[in-house]
Amino acid sequence: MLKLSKKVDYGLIALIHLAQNSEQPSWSAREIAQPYNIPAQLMAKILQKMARSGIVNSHQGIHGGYALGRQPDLINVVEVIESIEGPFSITNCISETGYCLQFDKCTIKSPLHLLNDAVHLILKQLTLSQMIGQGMVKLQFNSDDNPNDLVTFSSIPIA
Amino acid sequence: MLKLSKKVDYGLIALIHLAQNSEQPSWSAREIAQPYNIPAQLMAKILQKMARSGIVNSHQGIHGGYALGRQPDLINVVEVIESIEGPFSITNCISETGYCLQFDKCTIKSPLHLLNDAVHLILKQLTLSQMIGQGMVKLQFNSDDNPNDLVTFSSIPIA
DNA sequence: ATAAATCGGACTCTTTTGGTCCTATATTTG
DNA sequence: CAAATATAGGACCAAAAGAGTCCGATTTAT
Repeated sequence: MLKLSKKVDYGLIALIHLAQNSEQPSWSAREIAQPYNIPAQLMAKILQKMARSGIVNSHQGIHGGYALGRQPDLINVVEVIESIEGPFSITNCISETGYCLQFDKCTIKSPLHLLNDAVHLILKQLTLSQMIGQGMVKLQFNSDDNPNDLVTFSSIPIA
Repeated sequence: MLKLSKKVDYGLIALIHLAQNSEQPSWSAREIAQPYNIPAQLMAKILQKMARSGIVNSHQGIHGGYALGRQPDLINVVEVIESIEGPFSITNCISETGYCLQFDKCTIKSPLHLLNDAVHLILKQLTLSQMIGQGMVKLQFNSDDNPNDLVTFSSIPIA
């Protein structure tokens, strides 16, 4: 139910690890996985997928490994999700062409489309540099409670 | 991967149906399910769950059925999700007490917490009355592309 | 050559989801 | 009262998705 998969969690952890430990220019899948108790082979597969989409660079051979493919402010969460799990969509009933596959009479397509775009935008705004605390997260909404105020989320850890 | 379940889709369709057909004061699960080709028994289960949380009213007996339990502007998507699927959380690794169940060293808890709250707020803002087009959806964000503009989503159907 | 790494497909196990079945209970109507 | 038709809800099953493993191939530094 509307959950990020463990694979995406692992991918984000790997990216944060690479960003925060760039003094070592290359990390093997095993080295990244170990401190977090993530299965090394699974981590390898995830890194391979992120390598295919350029989020990380890989090199093979005995001293091979992975490094960030771009600067942290140019890597966002949508890309990470899509590189690991394929196209982003929050709903079952919206195909890539926007057509509803399931229902003849689909009453929810339009509102769910809206929802989809909103979540997509949030995830696109959240970058790796924000996740490592080197940028403010700027997400502003109207809230129900105070419709005239904008609610601002910050990247400061929440208690 | 970050998808709404079919059950929630079905629940939303049912609620929209009830909201848009209130001239008939009570609809059976079967009557609601049929025009959308949704299994009637499954629809019944979903309506029962929404009844337990007061989103719909139910009454038994030969002319029993369901009706909205509140006005459409007082029913939001978070409630619907939680009544059908339990507590809302976008991540695996955040327990209800905020403690990370999975990792000793969890580097993603704080940013994911943020993400969770942002998605939660969007879903809480989206009400049934907005989904049936009787209210404007007011969701405003900073976009990456135009950081100084607010992006506003509307409930007008998207092509 | 060997060791250690990525690459990537195939496969398995587990969990979740979607859906069915069946029994009990409530309520209207004849 | 009895029959018909609804909700209530637990148990159960099948299919799909998710998590993780295995293995053979290739690359590259020593």
